[in-house]
Amino acid sequence: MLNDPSPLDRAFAALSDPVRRGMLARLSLGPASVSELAKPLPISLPAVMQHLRALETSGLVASQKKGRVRTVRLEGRALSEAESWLSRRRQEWEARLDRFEDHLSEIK
Amino acid sequence: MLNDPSPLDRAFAALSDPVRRGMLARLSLGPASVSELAKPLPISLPAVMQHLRALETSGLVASQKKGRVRTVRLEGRALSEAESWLSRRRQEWEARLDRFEDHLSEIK
DNA sequence: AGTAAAGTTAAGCCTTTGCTTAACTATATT
DNA sequence: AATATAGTTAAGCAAAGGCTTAACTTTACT
Repeated sequence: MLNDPSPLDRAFAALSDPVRRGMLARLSLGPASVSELAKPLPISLPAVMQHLRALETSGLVASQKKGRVRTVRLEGRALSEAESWLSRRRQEWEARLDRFEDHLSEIK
Repeated sequence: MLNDPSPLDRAFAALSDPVRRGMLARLSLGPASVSELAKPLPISLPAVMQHLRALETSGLVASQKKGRVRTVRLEGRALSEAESWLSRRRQEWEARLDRFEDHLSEIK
């Protein structure tokens, strides 16, 4: 990922870490503070911050600070875009399989 | 990713690279040889091999060698599993939004 | 005012990733 | 048999990733 990764690059990279996927799973149930996200994790707070930054620069998550607590929420948009990429590839792949089966039945 | 990444970890990691996503896009249209995959890419063959290995150990792709040409094909299964993970998260997220809107209309 | 709570930043360390070139193996072609 | 084709392995390097501890800032509580 040498030169300026695209949003999709970042989103999939963010998704590749189980800690971050865990955070997303938590956030899919509703917003949470940084410490709420950190609580179940066996890593230091600064490590959590870094994961959070990965999620945020990928667009999968957004946050705002009020007083001393930062509230993080899931961003459905980026999630959908990653999903769509996969969905398109799967659809092309299935379409090709269908054509292949048609071909088989023709020569039968 | 210190300890033995899960298949899902590997799949998303594989998807995070635009070169590999390009290969998958090509393969979604049908199988291809290593050199066919390499042709449009501005990188060396060994580099392509490494990308291929990332795709293969993630389960997104499988290959077999016949004579001197290795034919690579997409594996729909791994693709679907990544897609499903995202889909579940999006569904939970949407369900929560719906409950939230219901709540709003109740107090109105 | 003094202390606790919630984040944040910086520095350093080790591993993993993505790439290269060079050298090599195994099939096809002529 | 000689040469070309298709892929593979190995070594090495620079950058990115994931973690830590230490030090600091900004609110909130007593």
